[in-house]
Amino acid sequence: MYLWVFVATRGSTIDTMARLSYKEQVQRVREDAIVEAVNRLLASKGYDSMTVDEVAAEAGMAKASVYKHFASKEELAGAAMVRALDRALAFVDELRSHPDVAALDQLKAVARWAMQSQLDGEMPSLPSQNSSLTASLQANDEYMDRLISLSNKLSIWITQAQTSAQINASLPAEMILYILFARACDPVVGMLKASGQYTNEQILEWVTTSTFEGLGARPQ
Amino acid sequence: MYLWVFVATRGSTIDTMARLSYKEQVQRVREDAIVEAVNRLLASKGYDSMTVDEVAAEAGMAKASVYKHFASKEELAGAAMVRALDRALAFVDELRSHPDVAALDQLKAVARWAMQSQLDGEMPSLPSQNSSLTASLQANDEYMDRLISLSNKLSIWITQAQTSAQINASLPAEMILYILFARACDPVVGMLKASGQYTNEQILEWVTTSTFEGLGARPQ
DNA sequence: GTCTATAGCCAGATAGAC
DNA sequence: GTCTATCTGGCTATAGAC
Repeated sequence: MYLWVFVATRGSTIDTMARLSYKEQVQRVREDAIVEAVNRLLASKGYDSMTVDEVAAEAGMAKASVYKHFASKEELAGAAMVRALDRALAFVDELRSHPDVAALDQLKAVARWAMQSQLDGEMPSLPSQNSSLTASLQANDEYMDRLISLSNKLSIWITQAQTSAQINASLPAEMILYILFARACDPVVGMLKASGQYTNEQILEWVTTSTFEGLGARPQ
Repeated sequence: MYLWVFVATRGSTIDTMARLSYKEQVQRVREDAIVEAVNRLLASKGYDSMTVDEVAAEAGMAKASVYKHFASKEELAGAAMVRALDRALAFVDELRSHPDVAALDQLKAVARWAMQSQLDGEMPSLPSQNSSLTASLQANDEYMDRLISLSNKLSIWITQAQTSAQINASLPAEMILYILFARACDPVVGMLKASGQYTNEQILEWVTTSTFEGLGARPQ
């Protein structure tokens, strides 16, 4: 938007550019609408139940238009995951700008943020058992680069927390990472929310506690 | 099989019974084959990716024969879950015959058993987001009775463990129950197994530890 | 690029002979 | 009850007009 206004203040040769930029802007807005529709649908009903017809309806366009932007349903899922990973990376980078915070607390903040996203219906989750989809994602460089980048950044904190005895060092660091990813789409959050008895804040607090402190009572 | 041999030793009136019983036995064997095929397929590829054609092939019969025993794909899933719940109830009842064991240790044993089942490819899991399937299960009395029975039995231990300060009493008992069910199909188990670096025993130990003791290092 | 209309396919479910 | 063969509906993906 800002870019479009800037370019549009120029002359006639530039009119072509402005028109192009305008079209590009429209394209981008429509792609955003698609990806956000996919994100919501993945969060609410899951990949298999989501249809491209629903995506088109939710994004306010015809199905064929969706396919002009994305070649397949799997690419739609990939685009939504890329955007979700970007949100996660932005949050992590914000945390990294506060290097004084203990590594364990950074990890807790990430877990909390992920579960908050899930409560807000903004955390897409994909079936880990769909092999075709998994293969498509693993061939998606935009997706893999972000996934590896996020994993690396989290692994730094995990290693720090383990060497400083904030996190159980007898657990493999790889497993800590898996658990953090798994808790981001933990069905327990949804079940507690569905029960309707608890506030979001209670749910966040309890799930974070059970993840980092466990179910067992801690010795005083 | 044993019953068939017993009945078959009788006379001619009984021959009819024997023939009926034989047929009934055959029916039961075939239904068993179906349900176990569904169980394996649910554990390996999930409900949405599982096709009734695969079920029939795995059970060694034609698809139409599967539909003579079960009216729909959803009923197939229900039958597999009923059988899984029966296995869980049998294990829990065995544990209950040792009332001297602390409630917390009983719960740990159940969690460990569930994850062992998952490692063995015997723990079916269903998509919690498929509303049609959820509705079908909630209308399935055989399923609901067992689910409630299992929940009740686990809840007794949960309450005991909380009142005796073995489990964090500030967490809702309902949530402890949800976490136990969720860990039974925790994707972390499958990810660790897929990495190929760890033994089943290590995986069981680590996941149990992280569930009950948490990720954080415990004060010595 | 956007739309309407449709092709193509696959999977759940059934018909009908045996 | 079991089978082969088929129906049916819905979903991914595309053709073709504008």
